[in-house]
Amino acid sequence: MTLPTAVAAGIFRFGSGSAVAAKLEAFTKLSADDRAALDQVTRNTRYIDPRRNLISEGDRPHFVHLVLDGWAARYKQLPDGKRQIVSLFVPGDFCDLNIYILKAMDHSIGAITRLKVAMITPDEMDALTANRPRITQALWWHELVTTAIQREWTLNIGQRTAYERIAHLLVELYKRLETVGKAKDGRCDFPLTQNDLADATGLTAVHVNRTLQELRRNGLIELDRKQLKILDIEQLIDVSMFNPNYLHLDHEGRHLDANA
Amino acid sequence: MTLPTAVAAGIFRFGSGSAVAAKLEAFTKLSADDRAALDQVTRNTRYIDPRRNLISEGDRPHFVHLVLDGWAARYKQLPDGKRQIVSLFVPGDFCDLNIYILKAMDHSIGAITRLKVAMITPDEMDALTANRPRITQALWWHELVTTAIQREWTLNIGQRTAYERIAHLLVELYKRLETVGKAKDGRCDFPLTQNDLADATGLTAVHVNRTLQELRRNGLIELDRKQLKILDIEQLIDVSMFNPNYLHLDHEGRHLDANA
DNA sequence: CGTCTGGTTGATACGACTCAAATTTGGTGG
DNA sequence: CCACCAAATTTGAGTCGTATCAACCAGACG
Repeated sequence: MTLPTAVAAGIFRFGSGSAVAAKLEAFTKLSADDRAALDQVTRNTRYIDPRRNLISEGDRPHFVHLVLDGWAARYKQLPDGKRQIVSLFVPGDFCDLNIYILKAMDHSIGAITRLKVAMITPDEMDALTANRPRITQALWWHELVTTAIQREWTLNIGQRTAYERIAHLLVELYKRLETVGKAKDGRCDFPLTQNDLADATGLTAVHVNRTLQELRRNGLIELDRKQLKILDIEQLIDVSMFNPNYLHLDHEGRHLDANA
Repeated sequence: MTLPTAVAAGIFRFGSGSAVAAKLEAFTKLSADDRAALDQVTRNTRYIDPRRNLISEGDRPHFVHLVLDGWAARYKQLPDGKRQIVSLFVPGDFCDLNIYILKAMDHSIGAITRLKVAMITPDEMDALTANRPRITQALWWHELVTTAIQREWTLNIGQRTAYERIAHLLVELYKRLETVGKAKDGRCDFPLTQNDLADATGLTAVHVNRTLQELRRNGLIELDRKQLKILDIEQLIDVSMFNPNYLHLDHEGRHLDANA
């Protein structure tokens, strides 16, 4: 069994299922009924071992996947062997709403840690959204945020230096984990290897290593045994030119209060 | 008047409005009624001069925009002045379906050429999709393809060399223009400056210049006066490791033939 | 205890950047 | 139609950030 102990015994243990609701509630309040419908849809679950694919390039997608626990990476590979992680999934993230419209996956999704995902059929998605405008809107918001993150990654890799780039990624992940209750007081599980980090930032593992050392030396972070501690978030935000606007956590739509 | 003559008098002149239908029909057949509904929605148009913003970061989005004619760029800017073009829009492209869900734009959209866009209100979008499952699906497909392109750009900038990167962009744009009838026989309008190209690929203008020269020297392209001619598409695809799968032009969904 | 994966270090190479200036192109106005 | 100007392209020389290659080390697992 190759389950990474550090993460399995990580400092954050929450009930699964709550992450999705927490994430969507960053956009809009949900009613008890909405939450029940969400729970309903996370019945059919599956576990994936670390470093195994949840779905592979070329596969025909049949389900929408929802990450209930663990981390996953969306990646693309080039014929010459180069690999780019184009997005990361943490608990509460859907992997491509409506993906089943497409004939074949243009990328793969692999597990970073041991992964618990819900498999949702198109029919279930329909049932989830039918007559639930709040959920529908929240899922749209989720989709828009996901692509906004993708754009920010393009900017990150295209324009920032290695140091800024890694700093930016750390801040983003910390913020995202925070909104689903998986990070607090500057600390979170951080299961990515330096190799993963390299593939996600378009750098080499060697350079990631040196850059992390620089971040440590400058007193910005501690990172050891898959545990990240952010020591100076202000400065990390500053040097990485992190602008949270693309996460759209401004709680717009909260006027749609379910209990009003 | 700063309208670039080369492009205004470009070799491709088609009726506007047809580009959208052409694009969506890459996914599914549309009925006469579907087309009429699309036309209906492109009534409210606006022209934007080159180098002016259609919408700016921080603005609250009120409309979905649809490019009827000309090219536009979605870009993000860093406090230190660096700029990244994160996507390009050509005729037939929607700029963010459902964007009005969000409170503020996290990026800007600027005109490359003189631009003709349709401004579509949320109500009109609803009217367009209500009881039109084919259109609804086609719009979803459009959205999925747009984010697939965004992922490919992340890969492009993260893993490919300058030479491969520019080659890849040229092929992508050529293919996209081709599906909306704006490119043929290896030729198309190509209004991007080397500076734009630099901002889109994460390179400097000087290096783009030298790389373009290399592509010309190797007999792959001609590029002059905003006119691109691809001399050897095979080799261009090969060196850039271009895999068309992410454009999802495999015509899946054509079984939903409107005239069946 | 040996193996393996992930992390660390050092030396060297190169792709892309920077800065600066020249040249060409397209548009403007006399 | 020509002179002028700004924008875009091109060229050259020198530098730097990141890659490459090759060991070596540490902790976790079996």
